Amino acid sequence: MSKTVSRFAPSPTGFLHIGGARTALFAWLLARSEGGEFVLRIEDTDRERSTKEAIDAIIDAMSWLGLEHDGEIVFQSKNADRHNQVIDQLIESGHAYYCDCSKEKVDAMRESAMKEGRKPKYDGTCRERNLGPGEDRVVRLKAPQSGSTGFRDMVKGPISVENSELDDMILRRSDGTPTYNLAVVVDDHDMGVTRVLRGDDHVNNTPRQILIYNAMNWDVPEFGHVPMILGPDKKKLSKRHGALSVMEYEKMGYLPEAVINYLARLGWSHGDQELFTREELIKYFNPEGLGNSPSVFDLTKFEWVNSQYMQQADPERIADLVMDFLAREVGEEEAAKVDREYVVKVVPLLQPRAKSIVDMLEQSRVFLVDVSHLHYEEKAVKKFLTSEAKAMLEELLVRFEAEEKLTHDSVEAILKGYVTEKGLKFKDVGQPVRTAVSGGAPSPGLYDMLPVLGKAQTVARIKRAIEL
RNA sequence: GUCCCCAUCGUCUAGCCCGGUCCAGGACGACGGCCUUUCACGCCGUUAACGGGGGUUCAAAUCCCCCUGGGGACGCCA
Repeated sequence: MSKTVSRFAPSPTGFLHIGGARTALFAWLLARSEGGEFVLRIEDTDRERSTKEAIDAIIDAMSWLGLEHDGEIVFQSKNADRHNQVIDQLIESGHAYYCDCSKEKVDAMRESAMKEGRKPKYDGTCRERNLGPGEDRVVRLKAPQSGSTGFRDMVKGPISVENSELDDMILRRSDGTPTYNLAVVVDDHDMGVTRVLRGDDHVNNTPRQILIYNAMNWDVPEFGHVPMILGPDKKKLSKRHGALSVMEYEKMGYLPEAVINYLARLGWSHGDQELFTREELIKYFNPEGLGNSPSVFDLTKFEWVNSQYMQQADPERIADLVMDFLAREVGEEEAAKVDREYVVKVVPLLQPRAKSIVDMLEQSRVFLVDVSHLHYEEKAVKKFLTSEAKAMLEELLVRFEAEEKLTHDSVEAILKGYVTEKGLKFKDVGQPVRTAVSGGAPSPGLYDMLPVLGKAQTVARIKRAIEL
């Protein structure tokens, strides 16, 4: 049994969207789970649509997700000579032939076949004409006309197509360039790819490609086709249909491991487990676990997955991300004024409440802002900062000021002590204090929050609240 | 039109290959409750599905056929 080599072969015509990322993830997992290699090939033979930006975007997205590839990136366009060499071999061995039928002629064939209810295909006019090379001539595969071509799909099981359904596909265009199906086969073979895991839309290409493998007498790799991802409306996710670049999720403040986890579970399962570490994914992944029906991308569930990772994450790392996002928003200079160590202390209080980094940055404002800029919500002020409440705050202020340093325990002692002393309910005291220090917005618990804010800021905020 | 693929709660899915243990399990969501100074987190509970019809069988979500519905492909695109 030779070593598993799987590949991801995107065409660089745009960003890497969530569907492509999932295909890449599964191919990567397939290789990693078997200790094999994962190679990346850029299918840039469409000179018109391929761009350098798209190539960079794909590479960036893969690296953000941590889908590292082995070896050098292969650019398909660089293999044109090799492709043509194979085509020549095919002609020599009688598996391919020149054809001078015009595009118009072939289109007409297809159209009339369609009308008659037959499969639209090239009729093989030039199969036996033994034409040589010439202006405007293409090279076609001399495909078998009877029998059938089948394969065992890693995810769908056995699939078979009558050869009469397939036509003599073009291998080399009239401008001398090789076509996709030919190039893919040659590259996969040359790169030693043993298992091809790709999108569902390639199922129909597979038998055609197998025909080329057969004609060259090459070993046919195993194929697997993963179903596509649907939007909330059950329509195929496409760029105009909400298929976002994976980097958009980065911008929205989601964690890469959450994207990986969610994508892995979209169409793949391992019993009832929902959350997987990267190591577990590698350990448990098996194409058998892949589902064979399309799935809907559910943002709500994805957010839940993300929040799980947000909670578990190392505060130091989250703090760095918050700082990054802050810098993106207000600029490096402004962001540099914020004390990172302070943010590190704030983060744990927000981890159970923030759905994303963006969300966390939003929620951390209460902590970052100075008293003078703290916004007090009118409703909360009216409800909780009554004159009696202010009188309580006056008394509590004295106690806080007397404290050398606010800690979880000292805050608790002061608040609880005050409550028992006055025979009040905690709520009667807690809410006014909370409003005083947070302005009324939802916030973490007082015992945690006040120590992080610090004595000076706490005192100042209470003073300001009393003045309102 | 022809060919290929698909079909379990609103969503992601387990179960299907090797029929009984499934009056179908888990997760997200929604709803209710507990915890509680607010908001979350967490915990507990409720809700909700085998697309339809025929078979086969003592027994079918599981096997077979048909229908319906969805998707994909049919390029000198990839």
